[in-house]
Amino acid sequence: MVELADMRLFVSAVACGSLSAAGRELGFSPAVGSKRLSRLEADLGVRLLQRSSRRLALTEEGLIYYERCQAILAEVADAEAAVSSGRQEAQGVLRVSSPVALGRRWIGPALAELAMMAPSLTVQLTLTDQLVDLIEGGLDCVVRIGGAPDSRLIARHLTNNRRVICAAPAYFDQRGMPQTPAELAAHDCIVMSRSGVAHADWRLEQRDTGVQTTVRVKGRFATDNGELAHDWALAGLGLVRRSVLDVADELAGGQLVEVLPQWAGADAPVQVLYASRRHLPARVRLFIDHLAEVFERVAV
Amino acid sequence: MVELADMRLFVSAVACGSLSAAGRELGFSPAVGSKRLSRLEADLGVRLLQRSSRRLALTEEGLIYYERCQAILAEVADAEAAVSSGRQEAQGVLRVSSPVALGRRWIGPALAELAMMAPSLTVQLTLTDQLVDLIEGGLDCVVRIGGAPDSRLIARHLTNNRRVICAAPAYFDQRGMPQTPAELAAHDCIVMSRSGVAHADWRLEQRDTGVQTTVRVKGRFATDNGELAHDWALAGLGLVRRSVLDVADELAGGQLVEVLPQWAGADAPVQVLYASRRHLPARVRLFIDHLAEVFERVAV
DNA sequence: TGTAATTACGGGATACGTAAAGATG
DNA sequence: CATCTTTACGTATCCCGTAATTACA
Repeated sequence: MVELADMRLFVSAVACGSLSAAGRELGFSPAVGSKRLSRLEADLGVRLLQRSSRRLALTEEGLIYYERCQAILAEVADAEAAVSSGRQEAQGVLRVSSPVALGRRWIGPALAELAMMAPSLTVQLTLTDQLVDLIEGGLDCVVRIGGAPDSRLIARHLTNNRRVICAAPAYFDQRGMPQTPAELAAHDCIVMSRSGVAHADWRLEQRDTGVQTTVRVKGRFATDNGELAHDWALAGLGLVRRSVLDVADELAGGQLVEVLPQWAGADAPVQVLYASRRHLPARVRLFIDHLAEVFERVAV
Repeated sequence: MVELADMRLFVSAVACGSLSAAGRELGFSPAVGSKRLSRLEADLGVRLLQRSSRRLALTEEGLIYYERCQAILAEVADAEAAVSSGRQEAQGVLRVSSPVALGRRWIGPALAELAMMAPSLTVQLTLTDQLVDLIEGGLDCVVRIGGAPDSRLIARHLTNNRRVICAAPAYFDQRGMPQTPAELAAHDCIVMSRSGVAHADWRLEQRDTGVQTTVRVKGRFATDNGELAHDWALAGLGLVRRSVLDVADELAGGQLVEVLPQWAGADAPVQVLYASRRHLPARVRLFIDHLAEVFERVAV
């Protein structure tokens, strides 16, 4: 079977006018050149070079094959360059999947920033709260919240993303602000539930002491949609428990106010999953680094 | 360094949708496919295939490289076909050199016949009585008379081409026909000589007994040109010693008559030299075979 | 005489296959 | 449970380099 190494030697020999010189150029001993060429000729079943100890001359077939080989080797180098260039500069299409809310608020903007930094990069963000398969979806990476560890995939931790309990100032004007976890039971809490259950168990851990407690909360509003709960909370309809990333803007702008800041809600850790640490394209590496930087800035 | 074997495996894996299947197709164990692909990715510095134990998916770079590889492999096969097709049918340019007289009378017609048999064959015959270098001249083969053995080249014996002594009937009418070698000394012998020497030594061997004798001959005509000597003999100016191939037509037609047919002149063996027995193009092989057949027919 | 092509030969890197483990549908 | 990928490991092959030979300028 013809191999590129043989072609390289053949082309080099023609260019150098000598098998020995070709060997020197490619880092081989003279014997190797002779044997490589013999093998190539045997593979092709045709003599390529007439050789005396002083001169090389292309046969007619040799000339034809020489020109072909030059083209082939150039294309091999081209193909290599076309593919390897991605190592330096991010380019191509970066395909990412993330949960809907996280994607709209964080991943989308992060991708936009990345695209600004890498002019030849195209991004495609798929928003879904379903579990997606990275390989099947043809994705470069997947952002998940609190997902189970997945062997075969590399998970990079982005942020703890603790949950916070908060409400609109209008709510506190009406109902006051709870000072202890136990008081939550008496408040209007917006319940996130799937099956229409009207109550929820909120777990809290005291930051200083590590004391944990769970409060069963209820209220007049329940939904399975996080963003609707969010809207209700902004309307002053009750206390809501959301991950800090979901309410970072409102907390910063004062539309929502955190209660019990000494108590931390359970984490909803954010990870980005990707396939392999080896041969990571630049676009993926840059994206992950950028994500880490973004969530570092949030510094919850 | 990227090799074709790796490309073949990669392309096959994409086509089969499985490394193991590709291994089966190419005759490898499953482990080999895995290692080949890993090596290719390492060579390129890019991941080509996302793989789980159940599914393969091309990365963006993988898709690009896959298409390139398909093209490259096709071209490699093309180049091989372009060159190896010469093994079956004679084509291209057959370059031959031969001595002038032999070339005009025998090699030229033989080449013409060969060209009739192989429509896509072009022939180029160089006529010279100089020693020519096969490699330097870019020749496929060289026809020689009585040449010294040349290592590194393959020599195929075509005919013994014994020398014969002959003259025109008009000469015999005047001078009679010699019956023994010794009588030659008293005849007009056309002398082939380089430096103007007016005599020559003709060696003869009796066919039955193997007895050898040498006769010093002389005459009124001397030249260093074989064809001129030929012309003189046809004009009835004397006896000439020529190789049988040179006078075959005239002997057959009666323009010249051999003397002392029981005595054989020294051979001027005709050989065809070519570079290597391995990877002989069809045109060269066919030509050599045809030459052998032509001289077989002459059957001197 | 010096350089080049070729061959023989010995040692070592490499690439294969077998086998086993982990993963997946 | 069958199949696939991957790794470990022992082995055989192949391939390279050294050295010697022959050819050629």
